[in-house]
Formats: sequence, C-alpha cells, structure tokens
Amino acid sequence: MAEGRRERADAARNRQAILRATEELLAQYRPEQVSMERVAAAAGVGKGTVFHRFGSRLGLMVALMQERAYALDEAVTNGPPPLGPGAPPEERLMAFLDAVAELVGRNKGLLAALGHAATASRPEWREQGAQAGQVEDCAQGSPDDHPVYRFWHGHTSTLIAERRPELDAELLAHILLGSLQSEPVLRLLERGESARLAASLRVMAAAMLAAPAPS
Amino acid sequence: MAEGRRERADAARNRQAILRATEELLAQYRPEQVSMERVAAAAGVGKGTVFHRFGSRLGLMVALMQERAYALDEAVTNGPPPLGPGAPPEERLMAFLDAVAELVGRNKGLLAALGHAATASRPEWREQGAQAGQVEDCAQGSPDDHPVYRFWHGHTSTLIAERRPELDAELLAHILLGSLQSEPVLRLLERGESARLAASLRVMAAAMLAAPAPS
DNA sequence: CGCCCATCTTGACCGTCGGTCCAGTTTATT
DNA sequence: AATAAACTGGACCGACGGTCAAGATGGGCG
Repeated sequence: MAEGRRERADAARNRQAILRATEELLAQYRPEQVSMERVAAAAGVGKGTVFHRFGSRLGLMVALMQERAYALDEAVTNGPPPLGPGAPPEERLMAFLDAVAELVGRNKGLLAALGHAATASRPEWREQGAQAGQVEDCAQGSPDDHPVYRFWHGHTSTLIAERRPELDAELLAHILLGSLQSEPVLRLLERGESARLAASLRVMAAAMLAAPAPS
Repeated sequence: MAEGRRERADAARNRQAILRATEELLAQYRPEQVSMERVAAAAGVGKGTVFHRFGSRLGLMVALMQERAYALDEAVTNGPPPLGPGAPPEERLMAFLDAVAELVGRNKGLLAALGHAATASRPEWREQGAQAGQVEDCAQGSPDDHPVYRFWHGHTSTLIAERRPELDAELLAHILLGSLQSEPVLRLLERGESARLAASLRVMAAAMLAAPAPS
C-alpha cells in the first residue's frame, strides 16, 4: 500500500470508496453478479479507475480479503495465547481454526468471490496458452495463492508439523483449509452455521494430532 | 440418458463426439481455455448442437464426470469388498478414499472445469437475482451438487456415521471431499502426486474414526 | 500565489464468453 | 413416399473483464 511514492489524496479516497462498495455489494448479491462495472458504479467512479487501482478483479478481491484478515494475522503473530505464540501447538491450532471459521463465516461472499476471480482468465494469455498446452503454470507463483491463504496455510502447517513431524503437514493443512472454499461448506456458512463448521474442524484437527499411529 | 424417447442415431453419434472432444481438450488445455465454441469446433458440430445436447457448460461437464465416475459408483454399490458392501466401515472408507483420489488424479482438468462451470452465471438469473438480493438459492437443489458429488458425499457420510454416530458425519464428509476441489490440491494432482493425497486423506479419516474422545 | 507535470480519471472500445433462436436438414415411422 | 418429430448450425445477443488515450486534478516548488 505504501511502496515507493505516496498515494494522492483523491486516489486514496477512491480506493476506500471502491473497497467499501465492493463489500456492500458482496454482502447483498452473489459474487458472480458483482461485476467490476457494478462496483465502479456503486463507488461512484469510472470503471477504469477500479482497474487502475487494483489491476484486476482478483486484485480487488485479494485487497479486500487482506484488509479483512489483517486483525487475525496480527493476533496470531503478536497477540496473546492461545491464538498468539506461547500456547501448546494443539491449543493454538484449535483457537486458530475457530477464528478462521468465524472470519470466513462473516465473509462468505468474499471467499466465494475470491474463488470465482481466481478462475477467471486473462485475455492476453489465451494465445500462448493455446500453444503451450498442458497445465504448467505460467509464473512460478500460483494464481489464487493470495497472501492471506499463504499465511493461513503456513501457520496451520507449522503447528501440525510441530506436534506431528512425521505427517505430511503441508498437505494436511491444505486439506483442512481447502474445505473453506468448497461450495457445500460455503452454503453452510450462508445459513449461519459457522459454529458448526468450527466444531467439525476441531474434531478433525484434534483427531489428527492425537494418537501417533492408531493402526 | 435413456428417459422417455430414444435418442436418434445421429444425435447419439454427436453426443459421443462432443464428449470425446471435451475430454481431449480438457487433457490439453486449462479449463477456462476450453470454451463451448472450441468444444463444438473440435467435435465437428455447431455450437447450438452442444447446447441442445447438454443444456449448458455445467451440463456438459457433469455428463462427462458421470461417465468417468460410473465404474467407481458401480464398484462401491455392487462390487466386492473392501470397496463394495461387506467390509467394516473404516476399511471401506479407506478403500473409497484411495479410489476417489486416484479417479480425481486422472481427471484433474475435469474437476477444475466443474468448479469453473458451477461458478458461471446464467444470464436469465441476473435480473431476479439483482432484485431478491442475498444469497438464497434459486431452486432448492444447489448448482454444483451434481449427482457424482452427491453420491460420493452420501457414501462417505454414511460410512462415518456408521462408525461414529455422535459426529457430524454430513459436514465431515464435506470437509474431506471438499478438499478435492481446492486449488492447491488440484495443483498437487497436476504434478502427479495423487498417491500422496490418498495417503493424507487416509490419515485424516483414520484419525477421525479412531478414538471416541481424545480429550 | 500560480505554474506545471506526474498522477489520476474516464468511458468508449475490444475480443470473448455462455447462451438463444429458428430456418433448414435429417431421421424414423407408417 | 410422405410426414411429423428430432436434430443441426451459425448468426446473434447481452454482459463480462480488461485496455487505452485523452482530458482533469492535485500538490510541491519557485
């Protein structure tokens, strides 16, 4: 947000207007109904401005998500236990899963929009993609691996590895967190049952961290 | 496929051509590069024919998915243990997760395309959706709750409930299976590591079915 | 205060998409 | 062979994400 030169005052005002308009629309309509034009109109700016500020639909959604997730990131990094450092891994994991479930529950629309945006194609890529074929990634960074998910995954994965180093913590963390993006779970969240989700997440995580080898 | 009247011979031929073209394209290009026009062209038919046969992009993908998943469904319902009926729940679950991971590994492109298609909006809905606001589902059936997923979820959920009736089997099954649709996992599959996925899925499931109350 | 240029804004424009439509063709039945 | 139903294809539609060049604006500096 503050790299290189400062942002002009009107630009900053518009950035806020766009962000606020986006979250309002996302709270009211399904993500695929929230087009960039609509966002622009709701924010009272031109479409070009939105793209100038955020680069793309994905950029907009990621920016909004980062804003929403900032408090949790802070609490995990510098806050008091059990969320912050100090508590034993399993307690931190439980607290974190609870917090994530709650955060996601308050931002279902945004989550869905992120998934939707990550899917979208860039017109310029069509040609070369058609040539190269196969699924190899263009850049080494993956499209929807936005910073928020990266942080969540890193944290979860670290906690798992701390307690059960013999497991595939990386992948298990993906499985645990990946469920947050799945349609059926999102639908559950829309019915307000984020507590139910948190409970089941805890069950899975607790069982996973429990006995070293049940067989 | 065979409800009401029979399908005309040329229609059946075209249906096959479209299905085959779709899977070929899906194996070669990223799902968002596989447009309906391209499918039609590759199949040697008009675009209208594709829509007449399958209704929509989602319809096409679901049809293809059903075809691919048929063998597994059969094995689970009527096959020999441990996949089919007869073995204890945990063994059936493990076998099923292995089979699903392998199936998904062989069809990553299709899975991704399904997710992509489920997201797409129907033009007719735009208006009413904009009025009604909020996220309430249009029909009671959910968009991407295609029969294949429904079956997988039902099976998984039943097996969990059989062994651990006190748990929220429904939701746990969604979490387990939902991971198959998540971007990071799909990327793993693209690198051919479906065995690694299966292993971690087993770990999670086994831990979950193990001790009644670890606390 | 007023100048000036980097920064910002704008909306017409582009190519593509999923989906519709119907005039014309093909198939199966009698 | 005739006919009704099923099927076909591609022009067409509205909307989308994204681009761009020309004009407006803000703010640091003389």
